[in-house]
Amino acid sequence: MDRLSAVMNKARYHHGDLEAALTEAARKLIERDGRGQFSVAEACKLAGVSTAAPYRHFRDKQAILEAVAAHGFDALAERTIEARAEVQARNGDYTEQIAVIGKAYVAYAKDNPEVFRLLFGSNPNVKDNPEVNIAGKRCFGVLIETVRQSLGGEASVEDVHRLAVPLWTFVHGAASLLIDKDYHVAGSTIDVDAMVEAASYALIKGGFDRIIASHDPKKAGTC
Amino acid sequence: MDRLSAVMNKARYHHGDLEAALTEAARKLIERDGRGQFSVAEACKLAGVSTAAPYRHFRDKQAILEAVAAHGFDALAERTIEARAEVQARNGDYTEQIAVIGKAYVAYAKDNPEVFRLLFGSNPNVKDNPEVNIAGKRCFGVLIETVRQSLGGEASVEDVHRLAVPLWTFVHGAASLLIDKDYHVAGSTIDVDAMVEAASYALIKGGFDRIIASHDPKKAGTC
DNA sequence: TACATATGTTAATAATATTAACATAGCAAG
DNA sequence: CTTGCTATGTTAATATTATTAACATATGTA
Repeated sequence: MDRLSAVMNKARYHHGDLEAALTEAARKLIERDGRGQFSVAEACKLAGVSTAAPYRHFRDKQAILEAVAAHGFDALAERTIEARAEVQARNGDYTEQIAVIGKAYVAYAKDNPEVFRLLFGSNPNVKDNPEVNIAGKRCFGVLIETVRQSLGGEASVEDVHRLAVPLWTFVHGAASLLIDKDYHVAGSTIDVDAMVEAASYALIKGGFDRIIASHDPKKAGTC
Repeated sequence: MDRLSAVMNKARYHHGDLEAALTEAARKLIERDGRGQFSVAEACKLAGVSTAAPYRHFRDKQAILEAVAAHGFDALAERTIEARAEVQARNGDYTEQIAVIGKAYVAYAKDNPEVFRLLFGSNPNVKDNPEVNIAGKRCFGVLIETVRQSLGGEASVEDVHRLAVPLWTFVHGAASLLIDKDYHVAGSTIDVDAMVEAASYALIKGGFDRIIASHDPKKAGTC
């Protein structure tokens, strides 16, 4: 019996690829019930194995969460890369690319709110795992790289960050609040995409970093 | 024996104010270990009572988290109100008030990262509790009110939100990323306070809402 | 003073994470 | 092929935990 049929046939003693199956089961359960409700036992039920089986593949429960997180960061990065590629394909400029990266980031959070929360969640932090940490940085790197290109070859690391960090900050705030209960404040519905796009353009169009440099709060007059 | 000595004397059968003691114990433990590690049993140990005692005051574990969250939202609101009041006391203008609200929000997150995460965390969401939800809205309300005043009496709800929501978005993003592991990207350290201040001024100084209205992404040229 | 109520305790139950001891499947070398 | 090594499962045992039930004791009020 070959590997494929081994994977397909649940009745077999060996699962085939339990590590992947458990990671996917965990992802589904976390997305359904939240990280706080996730139990190894339930993931085992979904994968059709005993509750001891996971420990052949994962150190402990936290390690399963880390696997889901690594997967999540990869998916998030992929979405931003794809979105950017589409804009590039139709010769969109860097500004447009940056805006679409932000919108893809927000879209990922909307589609996977609980995994998104896992990525930026509380102790024990999944980013304590070096692999997850690197995947997370790769995520931000997509934006960094695009900003670097938009500023031309001579831009310093500091200049790149001076623009990229506020962009990321805004987009991350939008994603976080969008999946929260209270973003739709009384009386008006918010078009998050439009807001992210507008913010991207506003930050890029130069107001922002110049303002940081030139603004002196001590000189502010009355309103 | 009066109530005060009853509260002080741990040996007494009745605790005095177990509800408050458990809420505070839970807050401490959550801040130390994160929401995911929090156990009712440990909070009981801290408060010096049996593991069944909490159920005289709280429906279940989730209800304890909700109490901590309500307390957290109150504390967050208080900090922004106090910060604003200080600026008002020295006749600071609305712009300055808005900036300082943002900085207080970020400072709260920095000082209480795990409680902050609890406030905006995953399912089961503490905001499913109406009381917590209201406390959360009151929090955002401080900013709303200040923005409303800054725009003068004739501003519509939509106008107020058009400015307040992006402000909140940026500040919330800054707070969230500040307590994450990766905000300090390689090579440069970020002055979050300066960034929040600059963003507040930039958004207020009018660029923002006008840009939302006038920007047409389809007309964007090459960079 | 005596009860009604609020608030604690101890003991039991069910779920869970994790480990130890045991079982089997797949594969590599003779 | 078959022998046995290693990887991967299973079952059974343990400790922790959330939660409830049954019981105990304060506390305030008629």
